[in-house]
Amino acid sequence: MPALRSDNTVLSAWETSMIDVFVRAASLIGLPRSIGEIYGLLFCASKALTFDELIERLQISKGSVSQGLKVLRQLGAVKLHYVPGSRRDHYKPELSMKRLVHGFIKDQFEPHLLSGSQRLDNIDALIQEEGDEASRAHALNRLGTLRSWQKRTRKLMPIVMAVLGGAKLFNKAPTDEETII
Amino acid sequence: MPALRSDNTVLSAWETSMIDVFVRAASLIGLPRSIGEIYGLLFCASKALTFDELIERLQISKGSVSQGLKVLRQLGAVKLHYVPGSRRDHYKPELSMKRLVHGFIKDQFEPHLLSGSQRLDNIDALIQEEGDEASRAHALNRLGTLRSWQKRTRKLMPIVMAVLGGAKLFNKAPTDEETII
DNA sequence: TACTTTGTTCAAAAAAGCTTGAACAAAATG
DNA sequence: CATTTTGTTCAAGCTTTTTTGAACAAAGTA
Repeated sequence: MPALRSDNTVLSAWETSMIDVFVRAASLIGLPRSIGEIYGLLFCASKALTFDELIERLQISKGSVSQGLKVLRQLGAVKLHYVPGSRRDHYKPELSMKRLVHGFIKDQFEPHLLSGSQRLDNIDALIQEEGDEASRAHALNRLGTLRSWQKRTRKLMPIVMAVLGGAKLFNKAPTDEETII
Repeated sequence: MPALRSDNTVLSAWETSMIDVFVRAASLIGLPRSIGEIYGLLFCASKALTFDELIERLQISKGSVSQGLKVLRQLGAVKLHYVPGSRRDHYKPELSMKRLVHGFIKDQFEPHLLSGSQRLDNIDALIQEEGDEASRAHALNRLGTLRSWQKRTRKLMPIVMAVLGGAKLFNKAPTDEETII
């Protein structure tokens, strides 16, 4: 029974522009357009939206919405919101930047870093098979560089999270102490 | 006059694996495979390599190497290395993580952040055209969230650079002071 | 100047990634 | 239990991005 109600199928100008911002942001971090659109519309909305509302207002397919929401749930970028009296899933956006970044790092970044460690160990083994002593030394040197990059990246993550969490950092005169936080 | 010399066209096992690491890293930050391969091979090499050597050893086309090197130069990820007595360009990889990250942020990240600011101002204007007072309030609220995200991202960049530069950070008891670094 | 070397450009082909929608599964409803 | 509602899956089609290589430009050589 479709009642009279403002036209859901049309996005207002500011919504379109704001969604555009998220589409660009998504593309920047390697996520498809449709995911940017979905998160963007949820971000604009003043209430939780359903699967159908996303399809209708964004004019994209069921499949895209289903897969998009799946990824966004995995990232912790959207949350299911229970609505009494409705069988449908209702979605709200995660609005905490800290949680958004955390989800992204955990899901898309750390796995690569982790598998990276094993890969470097493999390379270490392969270098041992190198016949020439000088080449081996050079290869080990480069591997060391790679390991130091990995280590610094790992150190960076908690600092980023701390800053996003509102921690206040101070630069002090250098000491012998290791980096803290 | 091709003299006798170890077969340039074959990559050793450790080189292949190390290049693979860079191909994955490139893909992670949205750069094409060929760029990962080129930087990877330069990273493995113990001397500056020429255009031709890259084509020969990676078995990729002239076009890919030319365009790949162009992007890598733009990012500051490779440097031209003058070799007396040779007309060819010789390339060496940038090995400083700080400079690599800096180049990437300046080239790929900041432009988006910048254009982002203007976009948000546009959205602000569009919201003023919204008829309903309550909707307008909500829209402005969300826009505020977006602006706060942008601001925090900007603050983060110098901190990241400082950490990669080897700065030692300390977490102190909170004060009223603003974030420093 | 004619020729060679070195590298760039760009249109077309190939590859990769995204979207679609029909078929399917799961669960509530009557 | 049959039907409806709600959402997922996945092969096929479409779009975008990447790679290729032939044509071109620039600059050195003879």
